[in-house]
Amino acid sequence: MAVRRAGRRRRVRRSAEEAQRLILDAAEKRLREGGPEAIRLQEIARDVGISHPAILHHFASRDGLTQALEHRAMRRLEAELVEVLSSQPARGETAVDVIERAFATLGDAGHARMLAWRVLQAAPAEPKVDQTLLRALADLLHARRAEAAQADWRVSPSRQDTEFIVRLAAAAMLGDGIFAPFLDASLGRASDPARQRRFREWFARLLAAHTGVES
Amino acid sequence: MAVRRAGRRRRVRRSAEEAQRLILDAAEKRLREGGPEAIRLQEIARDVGISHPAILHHFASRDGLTQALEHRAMRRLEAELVEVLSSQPARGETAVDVIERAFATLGDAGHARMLAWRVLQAAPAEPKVDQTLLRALADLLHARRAEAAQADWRVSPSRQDTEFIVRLAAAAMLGDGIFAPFLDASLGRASDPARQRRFREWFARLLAAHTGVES
DNA sequence: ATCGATACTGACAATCTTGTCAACAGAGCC
DNA sequence: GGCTCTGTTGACAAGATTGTCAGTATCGAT
Repeated sequence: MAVRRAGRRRRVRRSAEEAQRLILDAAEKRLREGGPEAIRLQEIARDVGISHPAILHHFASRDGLTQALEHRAMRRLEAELVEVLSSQPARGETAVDVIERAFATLGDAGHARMLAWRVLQAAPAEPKVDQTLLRALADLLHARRAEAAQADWRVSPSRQDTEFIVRLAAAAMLGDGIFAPFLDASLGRASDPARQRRFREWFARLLAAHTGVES
Repeated sequence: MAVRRAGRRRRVRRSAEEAQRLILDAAEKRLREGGPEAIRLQEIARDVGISHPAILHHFASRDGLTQALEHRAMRRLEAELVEVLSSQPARGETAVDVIERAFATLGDAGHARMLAWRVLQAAPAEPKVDQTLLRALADLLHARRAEAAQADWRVSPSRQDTEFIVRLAAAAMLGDGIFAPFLDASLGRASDPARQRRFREWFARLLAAHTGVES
């Protein structure tokens, strides 16, 4: 055993990947809880147990860190949503189940909060988002609605109607993900998970009923 | 005309009320555009055309300023919503119109953004909001639904159903107020006001249909 | 074992932020 | 005109935050 001075710990040296993951995790926690300005290098460094220049070593600047963070968050969200929404036909799930799972994905785990920080920080007029996730989703849903309508000898719904359904679902899920505790409080209700689940079920049924794609 | 040195303007002295209003207006603009951390005394002072200690004179501290700001914003929002929602029976408006106006109130003018900043900054578990605005609204709606159901010999809807309608409306309106540009972009659509209006109409009709209070 | 690459650190610098304070000045009042 | 009240200011203090830099320590390769 080498001679070691009293208060001095052995320096740990992680792989670059591992270190970056730890830093991003800590930064993400702070971002969720306090917003972009709560991302302070010294505090994150303390959370991880390193010195703050180590963060700058891995991400070049504070801005580099926030960009990496945003990037990772968006990729994760998209991956989770795609996984949830594309796994439907395989199993014997109802459309209601799928809607509920999408709701849970957006509301839980702070995805809605992360997205809100991102959108709120940009000026109101510049979305600068190049994703077409909802468009793909609308295409899928529209095709299925047309099918279902034909099978039942009903008139095929308009494309606008389908897009508005998707938009409503997204707005409601994101809005609920952010404001759920606030809304429950304003309704004079405790914000327990059971109530949250009932609301999601109710909304999923409402949406499914209007959509006309029942099972 | 008194002797005046070159670059030195005559010092303006406003009433305390007026000065505070100007300061709050400037702070609110910054809050909308960049979030709570964009409220920087020196910049706000520059916007108004005063020195930053003047702000501290009126609001004691930065925190005092943000509290005053929050207070004013919440009072304004509540006043506007109450006005919009309570003026309905007088004129010959349909429920759809009322829903649309509520939608516009929450979505436009940055109310949704302001509320989001407020809610996002608090930790997820502590709403600490004592308002019961939505509860009052739910009471009103529930009574009207019961009436309408009785008139048509239908079963009276459950209280939970009414509360969920209110909650959905609020979540969707707030979510849309924040994410509208993002959602439109993700759907591959330009975010023009006409489309926004069509979406609101569509949602208002959907809600009215489910609610069962038609005109 | 030793050697190179690089993750990491401590100390320091530069900048920005809120907040304090003494003094200044405009408005109403006598 | 003079007086008081208070809105307002410039200078300064204290602290926090990002970023730089030279040097150290650890791991993998040979």
